Amino acid sequence: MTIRVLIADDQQLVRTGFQMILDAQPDMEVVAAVADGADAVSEARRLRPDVCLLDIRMPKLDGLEVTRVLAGPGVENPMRVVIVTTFDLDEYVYGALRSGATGFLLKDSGPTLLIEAVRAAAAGDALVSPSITVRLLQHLTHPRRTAGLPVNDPLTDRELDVVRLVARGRSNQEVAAELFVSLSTVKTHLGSIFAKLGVRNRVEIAAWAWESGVVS
Amino acid sequence: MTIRVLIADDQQLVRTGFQMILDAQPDMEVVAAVADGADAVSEARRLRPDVCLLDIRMPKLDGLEVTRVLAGPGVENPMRVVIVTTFDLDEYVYGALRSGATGFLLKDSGPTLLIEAVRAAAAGDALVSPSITVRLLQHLTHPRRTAGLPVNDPLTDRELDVVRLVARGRSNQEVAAELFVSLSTVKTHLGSIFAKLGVRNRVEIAAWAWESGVVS
DNA sequence: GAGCCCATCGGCCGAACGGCTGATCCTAGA
DNA sequence: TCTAGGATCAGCCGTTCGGCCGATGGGCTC
Repeated sequence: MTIRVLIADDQQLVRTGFQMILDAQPDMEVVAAVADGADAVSEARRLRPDVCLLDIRMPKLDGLEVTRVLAGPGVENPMRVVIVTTFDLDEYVYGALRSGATGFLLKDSGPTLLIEAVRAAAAGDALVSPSITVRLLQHLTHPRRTAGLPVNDPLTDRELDVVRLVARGRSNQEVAAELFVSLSTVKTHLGSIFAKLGVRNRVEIAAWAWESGVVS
Repeated sequence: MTIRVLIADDQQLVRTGFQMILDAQPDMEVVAAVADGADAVSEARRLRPDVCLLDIRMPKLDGLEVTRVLAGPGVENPMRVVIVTTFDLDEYVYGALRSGATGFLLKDSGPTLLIEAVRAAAAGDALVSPSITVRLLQHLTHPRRTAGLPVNDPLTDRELDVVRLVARGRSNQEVAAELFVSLSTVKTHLGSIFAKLGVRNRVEIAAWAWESGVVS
């Protein structure tokens, strides 16, 4: 059973490099190699590869956005996604994992790691670059605030006030008037809420509020 | 039992005019007269008048926004609000009623009508300018699309696709990628959804989706 | 064939949103 | 007393949102 792989990277050389490495494996076949996020989505839809190898930096849609579309929460039949990037910034890592990625590789990893990551993803396992794994483990043993990761930190009463109003569709200006504070304050609270819930926008706050019963 | 009234209008002359008319009534008392929406909210909170007389055009927060804060859906102990305006544009009327107003008056109405509108509002009834009432009745007998009024018009399948994704917090760009269409198309669908559901922003779409069970 | 609805797309533009930095005030606790 | 966290606020800035205009093509109905 060959593993069918889609490659998405805006750099031609990287694409062909990956393709050659993977095609050299007897159990792998690259079924598509595209240069931007939009193509990645459409080709992945069309071909339904076993594993998608996505670069983070891409035109139109970046790798994380593509991941959310293909494997994010709420997607049916989510696909296996491995994120490959030059940078190991924490935000990328946590963002990728939250978006639904099953693997995270640095481009300075050896070809062996790339192959193993694809194989792991195809099997439903996850392979993350060792240098990154270290930090993930640190995070587990010494949990601390990290960009993009939902923090198990309860919302304050005031933040809940903001959540309730936002979930009802109020604008920041209206929330400010309703809570009797300035626009700046509302935005500050919103920033804290984003960080604590690990969400990206006010609609996700609303969804969380409805799901958790904060509003009904 | 005197009816305590708050007046909010950015024009000094209008404020004092209204105040004199109402104060001349034995059963009425103007407890505040403010010049902008923010003051209207804070004074209404502080004094809890029986009726708020709000102009639509006001600095900081307009009359409809103030209405939503004081009497909108989801507000506890909603206050009685009468909207007063120079213009009888349909959008204003429907917007005011949707925002929670219990009355709608034109500034060219006679003082008698103003007094009766306040009295009606205090009693929980609604008085709308006769010239506007005509159109409201027309709308009941010959329902047709009108700006700002929720239309009992089912969403199309495609629009529901957009709703489901938006309710999960996806951006327009992500919805476009996920549905395999352009950003423009998503925005067009969103416009239709806004009109059909009678909502103002994507968070209200999300709230509707959760309430109606379109997502869960 | 004419009319209508739906889905699709593009461009323009102002308003709203969200990120970021940095600041003050107050209270509770070490 | 010093510290930490919460609530408040201000400004800057780039992105997204939403409104508004118009346009095309397909399918259905009268």
